[in-house]
Amino acid sequence: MFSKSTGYALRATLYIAQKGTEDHKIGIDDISKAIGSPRSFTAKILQLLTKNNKIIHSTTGPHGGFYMTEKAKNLPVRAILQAMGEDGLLDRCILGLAECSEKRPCPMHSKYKIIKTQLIGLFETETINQLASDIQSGKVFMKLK
Amino acid sequence: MFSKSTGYALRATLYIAQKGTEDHKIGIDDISKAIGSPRSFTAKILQLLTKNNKIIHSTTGPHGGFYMTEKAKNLPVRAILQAMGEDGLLDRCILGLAECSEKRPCPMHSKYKIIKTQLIGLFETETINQLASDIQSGKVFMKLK
DNA sequence: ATAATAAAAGACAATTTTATCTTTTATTAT
DNA sequence: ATAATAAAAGATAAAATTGTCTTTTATTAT
Repeated sequence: MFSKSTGYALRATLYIAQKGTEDHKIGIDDISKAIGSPRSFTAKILQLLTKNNKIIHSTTGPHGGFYMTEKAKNLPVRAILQAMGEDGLLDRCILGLAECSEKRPCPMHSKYKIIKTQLIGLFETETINQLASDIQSGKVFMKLK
Repeated sequence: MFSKSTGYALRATLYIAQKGTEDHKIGIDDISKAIGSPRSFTAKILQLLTKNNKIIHSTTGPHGGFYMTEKAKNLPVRAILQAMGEDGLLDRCILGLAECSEKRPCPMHSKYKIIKTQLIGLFETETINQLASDIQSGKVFMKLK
């Protein structure tokens, strides 16, 4: 569905939301090991998330690393997609047509719309916080065995 | 959602299903112009669809071109995804986790599953024929204005 | 002030996807 | 048989995505 980059962004953000606080920041080594992603590449992605939409914060130097504010943790998961520039993917024509709309629908449009609406709703409703605490509760998982 | 290649495959197949019969085959120039895709690249994709899963047929020489058998037209749209090797995409973890399953679900798993099931159902239920005749009826569109 | 730490930034490389162009092969009509 | 037609096949290239490595900058603790 999404690119590898966005997958890393989603997982890294959820990990930071779980483990990182302003006085216990979390390093890129820890993050990339935990989510099984290439270290430097993940660093670049986190730079995007810190710069563009301020979803995560970071500081350099000793005891530096990444963390999230409580406010940011309450953002919908969709905010991560937006920061990664893949939010539009959710609303795109499934046949890949540029001109697909209510007025000029493709043959899949009306039936896919019902699904698409739920998909957007899901990413809009679920917050980063919610998913992170679901992981904490131990009922769902995000780490490699 | 899908790659550009798969988008071309879907659109080309629907176009062939509409316009192509065994005694009126349809050429790659016509197809690529109609669906707005790069000619030679589309040709490669159609070669896949003819070879791998026999979704479309082709002949060389004068009055040659692409067409579909009635049997093939009754295949679900999903068959095109399978031929393109992107069928698995429908069932993949939305966070990009390799190990995401009922036993070990990611935090999005249970809610996404409901949507995923509908998505697979849609591609499984809709036939190539159905979509092609919907286009013919003039209520839905696939060509560039 | 200085050394140590950790992210930011930059340069570069590998891989995958997408696209173009040319040559070959198969088929048809003359 | 020959010429014309159209897909198949092959070679190559451009672009985008993913990945690695090095240097720089900011911060902290000594």
